[in-house]
Amino acid sequence: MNKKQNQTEIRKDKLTKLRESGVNPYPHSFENRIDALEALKIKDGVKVRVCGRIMSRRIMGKSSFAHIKDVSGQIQVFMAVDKLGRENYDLFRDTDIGDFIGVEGELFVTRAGEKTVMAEAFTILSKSLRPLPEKWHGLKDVETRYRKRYLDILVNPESSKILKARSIITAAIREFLESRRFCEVQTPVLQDIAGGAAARPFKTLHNVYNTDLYMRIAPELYLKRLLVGGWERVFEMGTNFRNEGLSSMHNPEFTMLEVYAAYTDYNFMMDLAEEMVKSVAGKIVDEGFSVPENIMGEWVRKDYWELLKVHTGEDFTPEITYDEVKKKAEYLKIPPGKDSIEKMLDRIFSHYVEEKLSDPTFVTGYPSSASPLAKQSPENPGIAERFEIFINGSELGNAYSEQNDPEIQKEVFLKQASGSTSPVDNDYIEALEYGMPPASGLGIGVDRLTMVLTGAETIREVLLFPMLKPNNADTGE
RNA sequence: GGGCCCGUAGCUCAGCCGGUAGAGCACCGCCCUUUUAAGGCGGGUGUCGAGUGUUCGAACCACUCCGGGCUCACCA
Repeated sequence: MNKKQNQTEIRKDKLTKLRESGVNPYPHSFENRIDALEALKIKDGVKVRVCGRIMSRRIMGKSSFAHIKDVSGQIQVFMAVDKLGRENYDLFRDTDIGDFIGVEGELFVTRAGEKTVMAEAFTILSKSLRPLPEKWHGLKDVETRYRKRYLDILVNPESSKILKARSIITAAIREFLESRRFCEVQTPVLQDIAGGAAARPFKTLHNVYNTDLYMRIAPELYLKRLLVGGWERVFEMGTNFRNEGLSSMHNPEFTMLEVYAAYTDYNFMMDLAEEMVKSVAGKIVDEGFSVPENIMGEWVRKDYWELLKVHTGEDFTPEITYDEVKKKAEYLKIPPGKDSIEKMLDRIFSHYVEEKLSDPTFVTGYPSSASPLAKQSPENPGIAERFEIFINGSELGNAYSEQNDPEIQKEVFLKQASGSTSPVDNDYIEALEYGMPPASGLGIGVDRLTMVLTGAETIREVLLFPMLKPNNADTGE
């Protein structure tokens, strides 16, 4: 074995040697195994079959210890030449950290007090060709953790824990909504008009139809078509795509939950959202996670204009004029540019108010002009029947009494279209003309909900494979 | 897109007022039958992110590029 070999080359040589000696380094299965956690609960002297990935090895001449890891945890195995025989023991000595093995033998407790499997037989289940990150410091390099998430979840328990919490959260959301008779659906991701939100879409091409298509920016307009069709309670949890910048709060593809309920208004959705998040948080706690305590407390309701007033010290009312807002924006050091009145208000709100909303808060009283798909308040047409949910200073959800008046909706769409390149979804207007029952709808950012419940500081920590720039120059070869 | 910071061995990191690189773990060889960050003896295995320039000489200085982080801007 020459000195210049790197670790992968050495492992590949071992693989070749295994094959030459008739050992299959990649067998098809390992039956009748129990997991490590289960094995640790069984009493001494009982024979068990366990399997997993070798995480550490301590070779001591004619006997050796190793820890193997499976989904449940780790268990120690003991390999001794007089139990295994010379040939098998040598085979074990040639294994590497990272290899998957299966072990059969009786349980015993070592001198140091650790329950251990005394191997009578062992099998290589999958040969590993690359060295794993270090056991003690783990894998810290952020870029590698995201690009090679499999290594991150293998060696960093905290990462694995947060991402597993996400699975519990999505399961809990489904359970909650199904228990209230909501029906889960899938609507198109590829759309010819990307509607339901204001964001730049990803564009793609369908070959056979030879037509441009867009990745959805929201499922909203399709879900409301289902209400037209008579389905009263629907929800969809799936990926939306927005062709915009990345930040600790934004990933170009993200998971959105949208819920619609016929014959209800946004007050219903306020209660539903609070109950749902608390229920999901409860599930997480049941699984051994801790969640911020303010989640379980009373969720407060606050008025948009009142919040602006309190946090800027300036007087804001729904009747405020464009010129007045512009003046205040300049005074508050928010450059107004060419923004519309609602855009300026939104920027002031984002800058001065959002970060202050740390306890769960329903913000109501949004201007109608900023809420094109929401119904107006009967008392004040300038105000939409809409709320947003803020927790820990970030926007978690958005809901409203859905606009179902086809003529008003069309007018709003036409007005929007005149100021941008976004086309009017006439097919949706037509659907509304057939009649959509009064309804409320709710959108919750599942990634952000996971962040809130797990305490993750960036959205990348709750995404298995967050978007990074393709790195073709260095693929690790 | 702007500003600041970062990229050195498989992993975690030192080295950076210029003299072709070092530690721990991992790995390789030898010893070792209850270890557990096993231990003992011996061994650095490297395109110092890439390229160009300055220089007798560059991991180190300059410029460009690639990738990442934070932040501002943008963002329903």
